[in-house]
Amino acid sequence: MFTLSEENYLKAIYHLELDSDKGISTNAIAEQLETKASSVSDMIKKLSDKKVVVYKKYKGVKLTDLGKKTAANIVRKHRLWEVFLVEKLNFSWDEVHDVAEQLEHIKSPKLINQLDALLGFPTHDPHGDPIPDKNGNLKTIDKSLLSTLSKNESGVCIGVDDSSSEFLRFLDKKGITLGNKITVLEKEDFDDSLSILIEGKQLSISNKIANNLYIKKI
Amino acid sequence: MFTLSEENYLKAIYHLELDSDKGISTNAIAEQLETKASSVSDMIKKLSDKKVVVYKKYKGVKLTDLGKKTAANIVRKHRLWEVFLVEKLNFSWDEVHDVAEQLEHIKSPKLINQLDALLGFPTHDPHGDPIPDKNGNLKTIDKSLLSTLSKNESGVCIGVDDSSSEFLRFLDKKGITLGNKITVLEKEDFDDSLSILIEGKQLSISNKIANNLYIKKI
DNA sequence: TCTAATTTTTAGACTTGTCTAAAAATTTAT
DNA sequence: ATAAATTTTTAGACAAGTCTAAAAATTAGA
Ligand SMILES: [Mn+2]
Ligand SMILES: [Mn+2]
Ligand SMILES: [Mn+2]
Ligand SMILES: [Mn+2]
Repeated sequence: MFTLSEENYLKAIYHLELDSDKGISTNAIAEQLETKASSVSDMIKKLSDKKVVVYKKYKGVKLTDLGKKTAANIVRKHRLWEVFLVEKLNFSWDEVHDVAEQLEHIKSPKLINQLDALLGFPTHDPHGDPIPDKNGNLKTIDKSLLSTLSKNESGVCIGVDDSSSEFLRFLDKKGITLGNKITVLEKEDFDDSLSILIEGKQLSISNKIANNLYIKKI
Repeated sequence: MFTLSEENYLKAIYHLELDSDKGISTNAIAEQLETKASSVSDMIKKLSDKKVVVYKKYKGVKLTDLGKKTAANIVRKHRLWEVFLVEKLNFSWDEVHDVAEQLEHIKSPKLINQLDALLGFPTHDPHGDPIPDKNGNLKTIDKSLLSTLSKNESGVCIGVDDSSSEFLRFLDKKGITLGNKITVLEKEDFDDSLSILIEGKQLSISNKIANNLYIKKI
């Protein structure tokens, strides 16, 4: 149905659309995929021919319903495989992404349904990102950045914005794990750094970290 | 390291070498991969450049040690994934091959080592074929075709020669499963058909079937 | 509005992998 | 040994995907 390359473009557009309701520009896609605008321009024609995007010239592309469903299914596979790697194969959360980038392109509906069942129908991947359902529906969860919490407010750590290996390993080193309860003890006006209470311990957190950690306010 | 296409050629040559100690001909490879001799000729140059085959002109190719190890690792991955699909995802043995053809190309040593462990370090795939170890060593097992058994001889069913979906489903329908003990009750000279005793039941088996079932004599 | 900066597309080239058709080399048969 | 049949290689073309460089369209600025 779709080539590996087409799937990667669809996924990129899908992710970009989550942050924008306007058409996705050629340049934005090129940046996301670390490729050139001319290559994107070529691919847009192919995707348009295949009815997965609509293109209004110089206004960017938008996914059609078919495009959205196709892209969501790739994201679904990516995240289910990440759960599998962590839960069944003892990968840590900073090791799974590159392997999932490969596994997401395996074509077998039965495989992914059975994997879903084996994993107990998980709703989120190891980084706290929601797993689209079979129909491509994504439930958006009510999340805030840790940096938006005020003094004495609390939340449960539910996800990361930056899911680079570097950031994830940094969180590991600090002992910050999804599910942990965090309370803001102090907020420095000077550099927006935080003093937080997490799992009974006190920690100092820079603004950069607080801007990349999602919490659910409680 | 190797492209998907290069990996498929290596695997094809590896399988062909198991049945022949001579160089593998261009035509034999073309037939195995359902492609054209000219394409094979092109690819042999690439593989030769990459030091995974040696080519003596008009004498066919042979895998180098590096080539053998690389090919065996692909076969190892293919067979481990087949075990996974059957043991963990409830696939039947006739459904696994095509998915394994895709999964065998996933690149992650950790993935395959952990999968091996999850599966309990299996030695054979669902069709009775041996799984190469981490160093690419394949233990050849002592197996005979059911058709070579004489009247009143017995064996345990340990593998299939033809592993097409059609044959595997036929075996399912007849109730023949790996591990079953088979005794030859009668052998017809006329058409070489067999009357066998399997799991307490009597069955009539054509020569075609008996020529595609491996047993271990007991 | 008219020019400048930016974005996007096109033109042309290159790589990988494939194919058909034809040429060349080898093997087999007489 | 020579011709015939077979195998293998080469030549040339094509599709997918990418790139650089240049042209065209759009948007922004004065
Ligand atoms: Mn990921
Ligand atoms: Mn991908
Ligand atoms: Mn197989
Ligand atoms: Mn393959």
